[in-house]
Amino acid sequence: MSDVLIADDHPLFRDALQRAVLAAVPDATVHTADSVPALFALIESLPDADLLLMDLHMPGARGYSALAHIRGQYPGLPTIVVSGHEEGQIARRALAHGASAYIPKSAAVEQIVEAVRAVLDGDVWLPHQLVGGSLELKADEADVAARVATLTPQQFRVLNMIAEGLLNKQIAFDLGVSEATVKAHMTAIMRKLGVSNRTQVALAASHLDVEKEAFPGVSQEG
Amino acid sequence: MSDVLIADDHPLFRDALQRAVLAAVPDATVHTADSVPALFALIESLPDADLLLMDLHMPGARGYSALAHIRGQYPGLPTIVVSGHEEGQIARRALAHGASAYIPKSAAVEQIVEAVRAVLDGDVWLPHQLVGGSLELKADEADVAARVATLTPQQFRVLNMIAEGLLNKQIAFDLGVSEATVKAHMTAIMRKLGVSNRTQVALAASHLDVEKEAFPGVSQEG
DNA sequence: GCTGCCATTCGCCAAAGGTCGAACCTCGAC
DNA sequence: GTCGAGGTTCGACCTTTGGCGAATGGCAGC
Repeated sequence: MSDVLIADDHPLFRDALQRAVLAAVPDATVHTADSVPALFALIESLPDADLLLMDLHMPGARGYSALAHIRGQYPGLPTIVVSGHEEGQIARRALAHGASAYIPKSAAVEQIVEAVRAVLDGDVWLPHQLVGGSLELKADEADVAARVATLTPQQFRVLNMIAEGLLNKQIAFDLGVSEATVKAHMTAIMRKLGVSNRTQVALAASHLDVEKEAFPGVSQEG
Repeated sequence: MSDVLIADDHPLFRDALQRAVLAAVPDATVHTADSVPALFALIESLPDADLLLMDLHMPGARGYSALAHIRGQYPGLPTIVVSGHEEGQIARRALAHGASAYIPKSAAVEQIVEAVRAVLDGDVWLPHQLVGGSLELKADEADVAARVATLTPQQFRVLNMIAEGLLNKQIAFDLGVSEATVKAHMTAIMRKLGVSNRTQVALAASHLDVEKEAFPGVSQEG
């Protein structure tokens, strides 16, 4: 029996992925999450899961940071990245960040089945139309990814909230801890990333984004 | 007689561009700058210049922010963007940000001559191999660019230093003003960009980068 | 059980960031 | 010339941030 984790914030697509996984592995047990925090809770409750399919764009983390972190914390968990982007560049970056396969959301069920079986057999899989090209990351990006992988789960949550431009006070409220605690995590994050202030943390995190989002979520009447 | 401005931080390439411009317009007066601050000083001293050729990657501003700002401050100055990138995506983004032409650094002198003459005639020019594709920017990016265009010169300098992760104290020293002044500029920048803290300013600025640089310049021994 | 390690938590204090009000200057409009 | 708008500058004051030391609790190894 196989435990398969699916993380996507789009319910319809989550169901479609689930059906595709069951078509590939009829006796699989599928667990789903709709956000990065939920995904991490899921992984912790099922540390011996056999496969993870995750979207690159979910509440709680944009881009490759969640992937980098998972690869660092759970190197034994094969991961298939699912994304709405068709570009081969993004697919190859996902593989360079440690994913075992990349599936564009336009893929047919047969392709997903093929990918799931390949990864469960220990192979790496790419859709035919995206094969080819270099697998190398810029030294910069690989460096950031390696450092993000060393963050603890709580530090990682804080990192993503910093990357949304939130204040320590807001982060503390969301996490249900005191502001002092968030500051302690900040200090640890800055040490691990090798930078010296919050702005540089945010910039480093932004380098792992797939695409740049214009404005951080600000709920004010400017 | 035509005044032509050339901004590039690579001396050899700056000279090559100068020769190409003179080949295209023999009676042109060429003025050069090797950084964004020098370029702005140049523009201010020659407000009626006829043409600007600028690199996208220079000390003082990475990416499209300098272009966006110049287009906002001096809409009458035709601008040719020069860059080491070959991707059509970057060329089209440059045009979408208001450039009149895009020249990859691999271009032949004849192509540069052709581009310069076309732009001086009021045309838009792209190398043949890059023609085609969409000219639209993501709404996000266009929004940030429009806001950056409203910044005053000094505010723009401060913005770029924030995007490098510098402290107010360091910015104040570099600009030769007091820390209080930098803070006042910060307040104005945040208002114009519609955000509420320094981290969000840095993130907004990073969306105008051509490529993401991993770590801000930190001079510390971690 | 005991020990050491580390993630998480927190209070306190110093440093950096951000707002407000105001002065000075330039430049274009009247 | 006079006026007003806006860019640049600054000091005073409050808020946010970041470092340090320390307590707690889980967990692996002895």
